[in-house]
Amino acid sequence: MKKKTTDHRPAKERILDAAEQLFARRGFYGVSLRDITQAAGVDVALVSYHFGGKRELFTAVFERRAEVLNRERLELLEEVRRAALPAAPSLEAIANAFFEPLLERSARGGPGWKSYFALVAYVNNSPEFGPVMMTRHFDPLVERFIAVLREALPGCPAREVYWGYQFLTGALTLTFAETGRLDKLSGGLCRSSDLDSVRERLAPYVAAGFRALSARATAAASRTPVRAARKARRRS
Amino acid sequence: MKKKTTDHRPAKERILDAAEQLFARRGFYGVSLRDITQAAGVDVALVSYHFGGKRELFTAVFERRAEVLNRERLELLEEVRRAALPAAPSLEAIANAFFEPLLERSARGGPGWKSYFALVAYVNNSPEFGPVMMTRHFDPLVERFIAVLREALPGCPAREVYWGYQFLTGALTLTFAETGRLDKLSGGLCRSSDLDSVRERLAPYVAAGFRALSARATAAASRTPVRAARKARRRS
DNA sequence: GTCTATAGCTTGATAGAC
DNA sequence: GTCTATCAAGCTATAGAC
Repeated sequence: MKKKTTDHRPAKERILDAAEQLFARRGFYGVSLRDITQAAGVDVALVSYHFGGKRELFTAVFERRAEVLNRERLELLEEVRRAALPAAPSLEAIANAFFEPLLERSARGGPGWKSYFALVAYVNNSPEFGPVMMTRHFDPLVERFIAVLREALPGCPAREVYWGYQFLTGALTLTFAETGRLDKLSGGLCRSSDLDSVRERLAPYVAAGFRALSARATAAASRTPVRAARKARRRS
Repeated sequence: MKKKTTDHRPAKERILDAAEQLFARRGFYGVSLRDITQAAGVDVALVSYHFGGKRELFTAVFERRAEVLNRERLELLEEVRRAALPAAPSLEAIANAFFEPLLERSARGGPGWKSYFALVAYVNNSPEFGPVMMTRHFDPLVERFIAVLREALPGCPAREVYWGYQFLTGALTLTFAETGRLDKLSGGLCRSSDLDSVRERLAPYVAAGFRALSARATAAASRTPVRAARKARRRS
């Protein structure tokens, strides 16, 4: 059954859009190809024709927006870096470059982008898909951000920066999932969908977190003689 | 087909254990009742008999450990509160009470607990299950923690505390999901499963984040005349 | 490129013997 | 409480007409 409003965009894109929305809501296994093609108003067989199979469709959805997003984030990061020269940029500015493009797309990019971010939250938290797909599509970008974060945190051990990034990405993906739980919890005082609130708060939050990790590591090191510290570092 | 090692625990518990592990790995839809009962070494029909259906089994798995966990966390919170009287406890101590019982169970509670935390990460990030199940089973606890956090952050608007909690729970659930992505990203420098590292770092990180949010709100308020501030608060 | 038709499985659920 | 047997419905994938 076709959709009432005749959509003249190519079937391939209509499938991608419908799949994006449904995968974001119910995960890879919670959606059938029939659900997807029915929502897209196309025939089931077209998935095989255009993508090969369900799995390939899933990765195609994931890849589609990852490229453009990463390019934007990388450009913004380098811009922030250049603007701060010869000093390193502030942690706030770096964090901001990491998620401002996401906020922008989520707020004004249309509903497809909202679904996409919920999908990333799903993938990032999935033991099955997370390590493979996040690594493949986002690690080069993340490595670059971590390198710049380390410039902004002189003397801070790499390990601390990685842990700080882990906490950051958890906060980020849950926030972009916009599950609406915060709305219920706060009795309407906060809204998951209120991205301006996120924009104002996430950078200060994680920047302060990074500073605390850095300070903690420095304090721990000065409390311990050099040789013991090396050993402790290997242990933990 | 039964498991080789004859397990004499009741079938009901064996089903719960197997379901917990599989749901955590692949989500609600990624697992069939046949997968579960085969792993448990029992017959498929026993799921209907003991639980009613797949959905009811899912919520039974989620509920089983939530109760004991929340009791522990609440007791620890009140202990921390009493120890600090007449002052409010530190943000670090409050944050610690929030996740120390989780760390303890994850490290020494056996593999069932590890699966359980991955399952919570899945549910927390799911638009379908998150708002319903997290709200039902964890909100009373979270409300209590937020009340104590507010005592420790005098003058900080409630909204800031809710946002801080949102970032905290995102960082927490991703960390406990132990997807192994951090391991790959850091080239082995950090391990997702290294819970001692989490214990040392998460409290300072989120405590600093809360302080930054509080400071930001105070600064914003002092920059704005009272009437405009009220309006701005309503807007954002 | 798109559609019909269908093959070949797996799914959740249950009726009824023991 | 546990198991066998079975059901109707749903699934992915594909061969072949247009």
